[in-house]
Amino acid sequence: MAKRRYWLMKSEPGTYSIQDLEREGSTMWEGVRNYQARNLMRDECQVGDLVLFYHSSAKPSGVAGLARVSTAPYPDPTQFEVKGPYHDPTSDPNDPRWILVDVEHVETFPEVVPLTALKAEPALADMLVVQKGQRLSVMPVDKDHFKRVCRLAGAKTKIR
DNA sequence: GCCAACGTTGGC
DNA sequence: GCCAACGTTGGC
Repeated sequence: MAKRRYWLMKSEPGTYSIQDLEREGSTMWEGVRNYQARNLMRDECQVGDLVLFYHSSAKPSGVAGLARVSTAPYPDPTQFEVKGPYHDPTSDPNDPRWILVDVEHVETFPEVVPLTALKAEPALADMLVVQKGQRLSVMPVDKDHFKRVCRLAGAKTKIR
């Protein structure tokens, strides 16, 4: 089986937006508290993998730009920040439960590609993010779907 | 704000 | 192991 190379990661722009990532250059993808999403970051993400940066609960919700996985997986430090929003008192420091990767900014799209546009595209009918009830905050994306979204966005980045 | 979908928890 | 209750996500 070929390694996965393409991802979609969701963030509420009020919490962390593509503009925040552009300003900072890179960030820890912190606060993921879902086992399936964690397993993908822990077991599947590789340095260099490309990421669709998705704005959720936004106006409009949609793909706002591109990022790239920039580190190997490591424990999410926010799980041990007692006063932080992502504290997990049941996580053992000697065997941390929550794992993350860093992502770096690649490109901010001129305009968000709204979810409605993804749903309107027949070639994207099988894409996970357009499926009903799909709540994973980190999800794999087929290369063909990734390229299609980049084309819809008028992306500068070329996908080989 | 509503609510459908889905994950987690905990009683049994 | 079942499943009801509850919490969260996220589109609308």
